[in-house]
Amino acid sequence: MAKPGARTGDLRQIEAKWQSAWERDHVYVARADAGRPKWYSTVPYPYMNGYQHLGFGTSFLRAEFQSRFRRMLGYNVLHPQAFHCTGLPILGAAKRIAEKEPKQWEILRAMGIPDREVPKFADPMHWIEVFPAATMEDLKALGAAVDWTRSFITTPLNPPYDAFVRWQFHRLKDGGYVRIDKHPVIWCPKDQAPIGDHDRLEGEGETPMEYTLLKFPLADGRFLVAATIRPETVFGQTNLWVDPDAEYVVARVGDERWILNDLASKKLSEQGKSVAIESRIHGADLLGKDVVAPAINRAIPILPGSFIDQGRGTGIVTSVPSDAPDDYAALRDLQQDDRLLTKYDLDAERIRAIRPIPIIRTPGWGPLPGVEIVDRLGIRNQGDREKLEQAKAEVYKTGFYRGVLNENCGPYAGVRVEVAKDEIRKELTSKGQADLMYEPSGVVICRCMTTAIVKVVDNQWFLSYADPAWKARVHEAIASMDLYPEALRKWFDYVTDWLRDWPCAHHRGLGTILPWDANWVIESLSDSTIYMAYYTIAHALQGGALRSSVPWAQRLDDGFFDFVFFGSGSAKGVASHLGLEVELIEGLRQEFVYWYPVDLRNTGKDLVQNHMTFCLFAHTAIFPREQWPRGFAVNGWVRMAGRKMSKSRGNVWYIREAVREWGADVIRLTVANAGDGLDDPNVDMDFAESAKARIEEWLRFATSKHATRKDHHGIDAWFLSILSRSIQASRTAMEGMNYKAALRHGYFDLQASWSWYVRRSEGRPQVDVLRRFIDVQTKLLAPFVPHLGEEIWHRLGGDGFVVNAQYPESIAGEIDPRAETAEVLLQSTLADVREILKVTGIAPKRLALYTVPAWKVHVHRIARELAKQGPILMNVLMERALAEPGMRERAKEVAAFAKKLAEDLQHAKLDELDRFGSVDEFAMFRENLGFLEKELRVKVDVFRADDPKRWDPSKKADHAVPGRPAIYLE
RNA sequence: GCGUGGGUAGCCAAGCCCGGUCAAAGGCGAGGGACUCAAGAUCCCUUCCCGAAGGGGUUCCCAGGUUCGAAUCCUGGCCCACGCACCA
Repeated sequence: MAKPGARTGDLRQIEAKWQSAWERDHVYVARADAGRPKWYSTVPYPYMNGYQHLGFGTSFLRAEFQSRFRRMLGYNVLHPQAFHCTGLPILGAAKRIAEKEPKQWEILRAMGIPDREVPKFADPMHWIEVFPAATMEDLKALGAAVDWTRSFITTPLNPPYDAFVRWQFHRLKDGGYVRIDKHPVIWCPKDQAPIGDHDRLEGEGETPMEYTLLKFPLADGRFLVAATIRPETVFGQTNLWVDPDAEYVVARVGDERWILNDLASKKLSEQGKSVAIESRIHGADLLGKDVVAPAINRAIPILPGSFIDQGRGTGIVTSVPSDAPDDYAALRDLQQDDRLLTKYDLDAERIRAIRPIPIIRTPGWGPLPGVEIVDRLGIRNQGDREKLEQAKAEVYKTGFYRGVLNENCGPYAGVRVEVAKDEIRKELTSKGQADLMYEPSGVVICRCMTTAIVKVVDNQWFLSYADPAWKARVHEAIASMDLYPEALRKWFDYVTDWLRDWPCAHHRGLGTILPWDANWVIESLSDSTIYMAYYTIAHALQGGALRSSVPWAQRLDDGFFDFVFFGSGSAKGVASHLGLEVELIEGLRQEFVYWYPVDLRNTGKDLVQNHMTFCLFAHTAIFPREQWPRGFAVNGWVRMAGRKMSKSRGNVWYIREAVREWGADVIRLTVANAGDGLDDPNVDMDFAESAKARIEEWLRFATSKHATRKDHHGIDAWFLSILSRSIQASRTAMEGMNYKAALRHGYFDLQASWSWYVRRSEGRPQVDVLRRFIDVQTKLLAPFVPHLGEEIWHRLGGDGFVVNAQYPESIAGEIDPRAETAEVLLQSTLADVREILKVTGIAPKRLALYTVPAWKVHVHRIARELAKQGPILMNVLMERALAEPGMRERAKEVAAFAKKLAEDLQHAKLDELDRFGSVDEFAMFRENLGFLEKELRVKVDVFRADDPKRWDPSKKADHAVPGRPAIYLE
């Protein structure tokens, strides 16, 4: 059994060694330097409710690779990293630990927190102490090229950052980007608080949904109120449903008296209505009476329905049996139930006469989908809940997107359901026949076990992302950015249009107090949009600590930030206010001006539609155009061995585990190879295994002695040509953040070419070529495996650090198409011989190659010339070919060959045409006889096909054409 | 449903924008070989089907179309992943 520790042990020591060397020499600490071009990469700070896993690791590394690449291109590179503690999840999780909830306990244990430590996490502060430090450790162990002097945590625990967020919100408010309005939220009536996804026992992702309240006046002027999500079906109403066994209330709502259930009255009172209950009434007492249905303004009867969910809506339901399966089933039940009709003293004849009214045409459905689906699914009665739910979902979905109202829908005839729905609601509301009510889109249960309702809060602060003028500026920003991959552009444009106003403050959670309204805490996606600017000065404000204790930084005000970021106000004023030297303040201003804007911000695709787009909104609101972000990049969700990484699957892999198991360089290489673009990158353990072996082998290879030669062979030119091309391809891929492609060009393919080169050199590479190869390969790999690179670099006596070395450049003069063409010819000939051997199964004694005869070379050359000028005309080609001496004698052969050429070369590209004829095939094969004999283990002869003295027992020589010698095997 | 990205050999994946050099790179896996006392590592060969001469056949989700020529362009369809919000 191989002991993974044994060999990775070496790598681990190497990694630790160089990590401390980099730290000792402050290699990644970046300060403004007006004499050098800058590059500024960032990754959104991760949320500190646990150790970071490889998902964050991947997003981080994809930015870090770029930072390292830019560093090697000569840029002064800033790559900072902070830690996000704002918001609800830490509080929620801490509370759950305090309550000893097993699930939360298990999550911490799964991260490797020992049992005795877990209780400490009942205090939210403990999270904020443990995880930022741990994440920093993890990233350092991963070899992160980060300037840690600029790190910090968010929230008021870090006063200068808190001051920065207040400044940001003042600027947004001054710019008119903040407004206050009503807002429906999912709400726990017991806690008297909104319930975010993280605080729900059930119902993650459910949101407030608008119901239309339809008002049905009784003869006495009171209204029965029914809730529906299908106001467009009012034209098909036949009756009203009330549960005879339920209790309802009569409530004064505004100036009216409404009848609905008690729960609904409570909900409405949370939704901005004044509701006063006056009396109670049994459902049964309402039966048999008539009400006037809204929209159709017709009298319809109140009938008993037992299917009504009293927890949803008002407990009263309007009946549209044509399109609602529930209604049809209930109607059918009633029509067939004499006992019930008698019990409630209902007009049996009238009720039995009720027929569903067709109102919507939906492709694939008959005129009465409600009836149709009840029949199709074999629904027996209104108690058949499971099937009825299925039926509703099916009918509603197709009806909504495809349905069109038909001619008995008055002014809405011919209008699509999707559109009519809103128009009808608006019309009925304006006529006083309808109102609005919110319900959660699905059942939501609070952690306190209470079922949630929707509350309309009436003083919610919003960032007005819906503002068209603001959107337009964001579109401008998007248009001017570099996006990796390019497909992001469409996505960002779409999200920008789709965003509505964003509630930017809430009542709970960690965060900055809204500066003008102390009842609110700024919400965590809203405060984290321009903090990349904070990084540029963070080294001074933080004083090297995540929570600043720099005295003057505790007292920052808007004037300070106005000066540093806008250059407005006076440095002197700001300095004296803070008790500082003017130079310090001016220096900070210079840092900001130098580093901003961000050149690259990379993240997982989950942040596209919030953080990343918010970041653009905030920048366009606060900063001038020159300081808008220059580049965004996005990667997919990390998969482990082809499966999505998730806590429930138990295949979450933390950075610390990964590094412990494989070492940093292997993980880095595996992540780089996991895949580019928006597809989900796949972290492949098999690859990691072979990557480990490969880099160990590379270390060994690069640092050991080799048998070499001093003299130059033809193959040297070939390898140098390939080397230059690899460098070029690798650079291009790096620039486009296509790391998998970069590895392919700059590592795998290059290694394969080296193998071939060594084989062609009889195991003795040319000494300078070898040295060059090791140097280039080490540098091409350095962004991915910097520790290994550093080790090699130093063992070979390199100056400084390889991570600061110049990235290799291709040398145009070394690109040698002729050498490459010759090599292709040799390889393809070898492949041809092998194929013949494979197919025939013969064990050859002797191999003969016949290179193309002179006359074919001539004809080919003429054909190429003609092909460059346009379509090849056979008569012109023949005329010119036969003009050459000695051609007339073989006119027939020439004609056959010429005809074939005319076809073959017709569509060839220019550089392809030029490549032909650049190689003296005979000389090339002669030169490489030894190689061929060794490879094929057979005696090889090379003849010119037109050599009269050739050995050619089966007349193969005629088959030779340019780029393809004839082959004879005996 | 809308939006976005996809569907390529056993698996992962490149190619598609810019049609021909594509039976289609690379990696992994599998098989064979070299080296070795052996294991590992490394290197070489093979890996859609047929073939006793370098060839032929059938392929790039499906069905049509454009073209001398389609994995690539167009039309229609099927399928998959992610997102659809107040929150990280």
